Amino acid sequence: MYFVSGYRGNSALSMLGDQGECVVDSQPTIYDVAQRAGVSIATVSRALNSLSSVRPATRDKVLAAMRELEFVPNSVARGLSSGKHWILGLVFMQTAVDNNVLAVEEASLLYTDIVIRGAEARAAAHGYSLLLCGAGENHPAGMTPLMNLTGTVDGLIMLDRVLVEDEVADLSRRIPVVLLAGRGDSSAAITVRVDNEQAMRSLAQHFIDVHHVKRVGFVSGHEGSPDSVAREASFRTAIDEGGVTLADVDILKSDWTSAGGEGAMRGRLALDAPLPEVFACANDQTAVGVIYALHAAGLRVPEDVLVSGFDDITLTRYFKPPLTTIRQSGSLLGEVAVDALVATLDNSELAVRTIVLPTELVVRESCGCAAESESLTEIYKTTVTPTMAVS
Amino acid sequence: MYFVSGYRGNSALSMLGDQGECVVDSQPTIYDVAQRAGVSIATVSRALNSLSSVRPATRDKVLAAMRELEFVPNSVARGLSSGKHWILGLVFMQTAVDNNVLAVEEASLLYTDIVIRGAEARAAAHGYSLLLCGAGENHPAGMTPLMNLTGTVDGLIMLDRVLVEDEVADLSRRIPVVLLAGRGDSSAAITVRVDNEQAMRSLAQHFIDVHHVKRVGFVSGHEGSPDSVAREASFRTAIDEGGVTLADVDILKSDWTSAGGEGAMRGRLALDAPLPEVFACANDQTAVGVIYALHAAGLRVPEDVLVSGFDDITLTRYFKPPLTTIRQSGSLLGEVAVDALVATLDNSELAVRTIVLPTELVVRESCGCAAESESLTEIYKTTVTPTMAVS
DNA sequence: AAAAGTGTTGTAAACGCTTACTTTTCGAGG
DNA sequence: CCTCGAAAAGTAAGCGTTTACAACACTTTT
Repeated sequence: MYFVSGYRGNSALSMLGDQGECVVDSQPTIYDVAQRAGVSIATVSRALNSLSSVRPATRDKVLAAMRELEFVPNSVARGLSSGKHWILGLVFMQTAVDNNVLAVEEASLLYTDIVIRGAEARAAAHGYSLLLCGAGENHPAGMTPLMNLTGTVDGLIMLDRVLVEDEVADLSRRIPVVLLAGRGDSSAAITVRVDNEQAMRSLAQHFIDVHHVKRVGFVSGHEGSPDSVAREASFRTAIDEGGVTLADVDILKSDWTSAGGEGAMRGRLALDAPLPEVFACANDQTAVGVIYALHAAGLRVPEDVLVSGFDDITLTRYFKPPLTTIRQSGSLLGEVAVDALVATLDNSELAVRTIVLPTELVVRESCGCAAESESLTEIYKTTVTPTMAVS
Repeated sequence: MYFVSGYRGNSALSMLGDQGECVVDSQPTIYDVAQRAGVSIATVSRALNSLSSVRPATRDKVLAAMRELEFVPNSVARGLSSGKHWILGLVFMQTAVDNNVLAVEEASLLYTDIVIRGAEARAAAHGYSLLLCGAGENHPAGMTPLMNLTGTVDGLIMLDRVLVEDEVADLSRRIPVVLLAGRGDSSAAITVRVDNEQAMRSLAQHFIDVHHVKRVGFVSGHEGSPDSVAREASFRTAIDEGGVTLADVDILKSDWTSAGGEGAMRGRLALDAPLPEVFACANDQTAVGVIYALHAAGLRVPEDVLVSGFDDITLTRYFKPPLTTIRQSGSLLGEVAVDALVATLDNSELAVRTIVLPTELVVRESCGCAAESESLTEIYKTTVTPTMAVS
């Protein structure tokens, strides 16, 4: 039996006898547990972490005391002491429209959210929590809030074009950073993205080889978004190589949203220049808006114009016509990013700096291919294979 | 000029002269700043928080030192010391299908995510970050991980039926808790939800008064989900009062997803009992699946069967037929929850314990009403008024 | 039976900040 | 020029853990 020296204890709790409920908000600490179990705080800590040797009998005493006191270890104190927080940060773009936060209801929803969900699930599997941090266009993360997170999170995942290269470098000097769908490959951070090149190439080839198109169009995502830029560039390259026309007038600017796609197409239709035979859209939502505008103008898809999307979000499978698109797995993207980050945290060094995930062309009716009258409940069995190309 | 007693400093940094880059990972602390500025750490802290009186000249010295050292305050240490963390926790259900995490791509997506986005935006506005915590059905939050968050976050928002009443009470004894779309009104926590009763009543009345239906059906959300239960009950009540039939065979079980809705309707169609004139669905995704199944069976919407949804998610506005639905603002829900939580944190006491947000019937073609050929880009100007009914 | 392990447990010093309390500084009034 | 009081700055004690190091209690060895 030892006397606990330097006991500070929880005054209110210490005064509490064996009787009755305690409505005090201050929580018991390891000091309280130690006192109750008749051991030192070091032993309590060791029992808690089951690290080094604690005699079974002692451990049981401690565990019992913890249970009786409803002790919950303070994770912040643990974090301060150990430097490990078990929290990962995820920074994403929120393209607020007109300063109206309600605009989030559409803008870039789905894709980003799927990534977030995947990341959260994987983080949880590794024992981490996910801290969300939205970076508006108005205040592009500002650096300061991110820098402050530096002491809270163990690592950071950044979606899209949240920061410029220099800022990423600044940040990654403090904690590991993974760039997700970012602008090219940063020297300072690990990069995870999908294979936009291969995706757009297969799409272009499909249009050319199967549908024999001579003239194509493209509807972009949000200006400056790395994914949008990459998709447009890759599409153009593949189209050029195929000897097909992609005129400037047929490159429409949108913003990842259905409304944007609709607006862009309405604008294009107003031009009365002849339409291309197909519009490849930077994502599925945009394609939905584009088709809506075409329908509104009395044009049929795919009879008059072919349309394709990108992402293969679930809902558009239920559209008329079902959307031809590029399947990518947003959740896999999130999962891989977390895996990479956790690996860095563990090894402090990862073999690869860039991870490129595969995509898959999914042909449905909107490009004029035959209808498969599949039950969509079956679709869940097919998914992108998580095999990844590394470089 | 003072000598800093008890200086512990950052050894590596201290050794660093004025020259060159430093690749040491340990970051400067207020001790380093204090030394550099020739003041005590208390003064540094005061300058940092601009709380009490610091002479302008001194403040400038300190700020300059911070800048030179690229000092970033350690938020965890601040948290431990002050008890304030500037982090809010958000716990949500992730209905994983078949233990396959990829199933998140559809299940309950959108709605939950919109709430999350709204919460994040509002939290950021209040200066807080959002910590995400997914609770699977398999391990329903387990309590332990949530309890551990208790030391990290200042308050907790819980979506749906994440915990049972007792657990909520346990949790709220440690930190403030807000229940979002939860099961009834908890005595232990603040509750925020939408007015499902009013919503389903207005929907029922519309079907009865305008479309003169005699027999109706309902497609539920995930089993046990409070929102689904409330919607079904309210719909039944309103339907009963109107003297219209809601047969058991016309109450279909689904799970919030399009695939679920499709499957449920396929099952119903296989029964060859006569169909009701209308199916009210617990959310929009379900309605999309239901319509898909009806179409596949050669039935037309709304000519043969009327269908309605709930939520008014953006994409379904672009469907054929555009969906009649109940508009609720998920992001507003998230925002209000955060506001309530922050208010509790500030006042330590809030006037109301329950906040009920309004909904709005949005009539489109899927219930047989005339098509409005609106440009959907215009829709963004209309939103649910954030006036709230409190109780 | 003394010396040398081998486990267990205790002591106390971090971790980086806030803040109650104390001391010093500084300008005004006498 | 001195006194006094307010303002500014310093000292040190936490906040609740982890963990290096020390101390102790047994075995086992010689």
